[in-house]
Amino acid sequence: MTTDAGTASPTARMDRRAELIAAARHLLETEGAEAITIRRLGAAVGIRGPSIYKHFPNKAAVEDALTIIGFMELAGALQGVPFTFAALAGGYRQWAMSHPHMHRLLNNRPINRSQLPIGLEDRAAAPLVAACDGDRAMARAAWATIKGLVDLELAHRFPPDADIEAVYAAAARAYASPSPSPPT
Amino acid sequence: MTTDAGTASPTARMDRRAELIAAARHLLETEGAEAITIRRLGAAVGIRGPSIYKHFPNKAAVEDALTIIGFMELAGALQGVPFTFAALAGGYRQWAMSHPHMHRLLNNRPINRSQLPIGLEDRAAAPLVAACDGDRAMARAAWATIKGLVDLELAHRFPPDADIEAVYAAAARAYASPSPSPPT
DNA sequence: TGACATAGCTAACGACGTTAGCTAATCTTA
DNA sequence: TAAGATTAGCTAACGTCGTTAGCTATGTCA
Repeated sequence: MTTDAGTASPTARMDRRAELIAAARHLLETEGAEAITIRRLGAAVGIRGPSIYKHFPNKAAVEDALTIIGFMELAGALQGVPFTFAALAGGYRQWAMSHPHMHRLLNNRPINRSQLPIGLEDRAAAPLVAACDGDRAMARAAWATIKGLVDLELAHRFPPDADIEAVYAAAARAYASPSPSPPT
Repeated sequence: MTTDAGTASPTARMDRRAELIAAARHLLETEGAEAITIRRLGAAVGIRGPSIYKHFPNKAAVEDALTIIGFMELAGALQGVPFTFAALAGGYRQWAMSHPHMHRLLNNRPINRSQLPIGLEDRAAAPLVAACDGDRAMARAAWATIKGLVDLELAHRFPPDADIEAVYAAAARAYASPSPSPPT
């Protein structure tokens, strides 16, 4: 045997798991999601690729773990931001721009809702709902706008001469004074 | 030799190219982008995988060709739609929902701007710019919103109980009466 | 002490994109 | 018409990917 083996207390088990997630995260942030391969992941923590399957059922499970971390960090980054569309959009944008690969992981992959910590989704949505005076539909539209803006910027889809600050300002204007919701 | 070979007039060359693109398109629409593999693509037109490299430099080139078709069809689908946010968003949504895989191909891939037919991008943007009274920044924000809405719906990211129609209505409200642009 | 669980390992499978090199058919040219 | 050049197929192979099977050594526990 090369290193320690055997039963490996739950603690050790968690250590290796955490170590693998940390390694995956490093690969993601520095080289993007494509750099996360089973063999490279193993090499990063000093084991062979197939041994990873002792800790995760498959590669998607590793990415799911990363996804949860990403969502929680994103939520953390938005704590303390004023409940305004402009402020929330700016905060989200800032976080996404400093973690572009993580943002893509969070958004370009089918989400595994069942294993997200319960309440995480609501907690993430709360500030926008507050900014929209409790109008959940409006909050979801605003969410789509912010996500769309960041997606387009990250994918370099705005024309090279576009004034992106002005686009964010325009969005803020739109959401600052929407027509009042019609009576239902 | 199995079939015809030799010089193969430019016409025949184009035929095979078009045939391959059509096959790729069929695979995309019926099974998604992952179903487009070199070997399956070849099999679909009766040749072996590697022969595809006589017609395309690599797989990305096939996808690029599909992308161009997708953009043009999307532009076509929006022709005749009134220049309103609500109408344009509805038209875009309708098209995306009937071509979900194509929509993902258009949006989840780095775009190869250099080989898009020139003007296509502007032509696609024109209706939204008109709907926003010529305010290009506002038009781009609206674009981000529509794309974000469709992305979220296609990825099943709205909570299962969300009223998506209401979300579109809210977005339309936001863009229907934005605050006037501040004087510059 | 012996049974069991576990975390490593190697070897291998099938699928992927891609390259190298061959062959046969056609077009062009002398 | 004969020779040469182009071309569109082909097979075989490479390296990488995720994943599985099966072995082995270690540690815990009755």
